[in-house]
Amino acid sequence: MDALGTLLRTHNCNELGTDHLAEEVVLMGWVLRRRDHGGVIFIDLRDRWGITQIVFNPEINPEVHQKAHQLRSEWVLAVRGRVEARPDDMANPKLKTGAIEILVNELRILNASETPPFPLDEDVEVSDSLRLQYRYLDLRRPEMAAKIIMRHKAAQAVRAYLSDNGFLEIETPVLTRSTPEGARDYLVPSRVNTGRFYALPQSPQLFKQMLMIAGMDRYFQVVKCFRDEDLRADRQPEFTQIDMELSFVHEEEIIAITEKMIKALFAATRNIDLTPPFKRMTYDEAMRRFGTDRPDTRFGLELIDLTETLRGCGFKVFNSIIEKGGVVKAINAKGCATFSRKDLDNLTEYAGRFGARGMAWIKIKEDEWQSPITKFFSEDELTAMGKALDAQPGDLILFGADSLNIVQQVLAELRLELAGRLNLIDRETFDFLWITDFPLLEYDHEQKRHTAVHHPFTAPAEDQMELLTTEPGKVKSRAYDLVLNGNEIGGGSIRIHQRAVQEKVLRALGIDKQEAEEKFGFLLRALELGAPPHGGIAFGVDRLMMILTESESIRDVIAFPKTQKATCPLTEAPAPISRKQLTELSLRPDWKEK
RNA sequence: GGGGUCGUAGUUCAGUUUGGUUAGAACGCCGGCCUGUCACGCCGGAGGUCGCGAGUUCGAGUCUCGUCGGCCCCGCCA
Repeated sequence: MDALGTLLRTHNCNELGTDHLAEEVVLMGWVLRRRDHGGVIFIDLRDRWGITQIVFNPEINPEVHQKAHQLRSEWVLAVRGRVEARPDDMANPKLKTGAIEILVNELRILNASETPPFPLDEDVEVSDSLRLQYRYLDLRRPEMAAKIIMRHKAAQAVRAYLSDNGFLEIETPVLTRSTPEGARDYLVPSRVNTGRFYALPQSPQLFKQMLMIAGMDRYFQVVKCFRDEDLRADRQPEFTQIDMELSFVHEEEIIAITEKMIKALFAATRNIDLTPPFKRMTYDEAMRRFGTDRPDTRFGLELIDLTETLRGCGFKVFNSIIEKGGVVKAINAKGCATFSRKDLDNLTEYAGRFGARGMAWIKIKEDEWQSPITKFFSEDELTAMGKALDAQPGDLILFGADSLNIVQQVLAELRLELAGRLNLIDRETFDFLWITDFPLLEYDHEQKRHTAVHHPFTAPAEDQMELLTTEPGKVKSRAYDLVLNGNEIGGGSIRIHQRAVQEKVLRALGIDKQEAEEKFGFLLRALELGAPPHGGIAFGVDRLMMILTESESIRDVIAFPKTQKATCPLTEAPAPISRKQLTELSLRPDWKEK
């Protein structure tokens, strides 16, 4: 092993070319691959920036060549040598530095390495647990490094854009208080205050509102948020938001500013020139046409409502559902009449996952409508259906019949599944869509009360204040979501800035005056001390980066992510703690010690 | 809380359907040869708690039950 000493790196492994011929350079990095011919030895040296081929030639320098025989994967090297053009026809067009190589005359071995537990130089699929256990190796792989680098560029573009537009980056507490509503909190016991707990923030929502009341006017933060809920491919318990709040604004200003921010972010990361304004759709229209509040509008297969067409129809199953207040909707899968019985069974099973109790279908053939259910319908009913669905020979009609919620969910998922199978999605497109006019509240049948669709601080539509006490479920809010390719990547709202309005909304949520005072007293007090009109938005950085890097999982764009069981295989967190630590916190758990 | 799927050499996988001699392949690793490769090539070799634990059986990688872990999904995620 050699010391680094005072040796200085002159270039990285991605910048040398024919402009540097005959220069003496010093490179440092890791051995990616070695090709030892017995005589000449080639090493691909890798760093964060790229790969450069270094050469050991026994005729030029026998001692260094001898030393190079021992080099193995992931050894850490410093080399001094001359930049040489590669011999004719020996250039490697796959490498940016492929026109040159470094003829080494000094080799310092800075560190050896055990054989890595998985290969870093190939596209071999390695299990997630192994990758995460050795995340520092996983991140050396160029494709992973590229994702981390792109994430940095995104954060830098956002900071630059927002700073240039009058926003202040202000930190908010990580140790804060648990609030009702929303997700399960991560809790932190207080040592100094026995029996009391901090909560990690689900978002800095109330703090950014406090900053508006403090006159900061425009705030942003790239901030970690925490929600103790189960994980998914696009969901981690700790995640990062670009969090923003502005004073003296309405929806249009926030939308315009964030569109420009997203434009700057896409230019900086992917060199993609977006052209705002983005499309918009109301919540009601999205639910009606696509069955979801985050529709992927890169393809059709829209939901067609047949409830009125089929009211009183001869098919008992549909008719009784309609009579009980349910709905019948359908998707026309263009050209899918060729689906086999097996395909259809498969789709039915898929639909079952989302609560469908079955799935009726009709194949539109040239001479007949082929289906187990056509016989139940009159000629007029079939004609009316065909017209509503624009059914042409070769089409396949898939029905959802149940309560509105189930039909919407089932058909929305079926629509996505079909688009995937039929390859209808253009992967090159970035399809942005604002969803507006969300309902303020929704009824929770389990809790038997209304809950906030966005959060309890979202302002109701200005002209619907009266409805709040009479028909709270019908009130629209001033919330908006930004959807990208069917993923919710951001959401926000104009907030309530007057105490009376906030009290009214809390009451509609079933929070009485005393509880409101206990949990939100500081907010209510602040609202009566000169709170300006304000609103904001937050973007999910992880999901956005997942789309930008075309990753399958959110874990690929997080340097140190959690497994689906919310553990970290690298550090083995969460871990047991000592009895002493528990005692200091005055915690006396009743679980059994090992 | 629930459903699905996977777990075999360092890695990726075959073998499990139908239980049966010494559990295979590729890559990697180790040794030898090799002066223009770039996924270098050629020759040879080592390498296994078939996730773990019970059970059935004359006999279990293979069947049963339990358990642990990875991943995907439902619920959950204002």
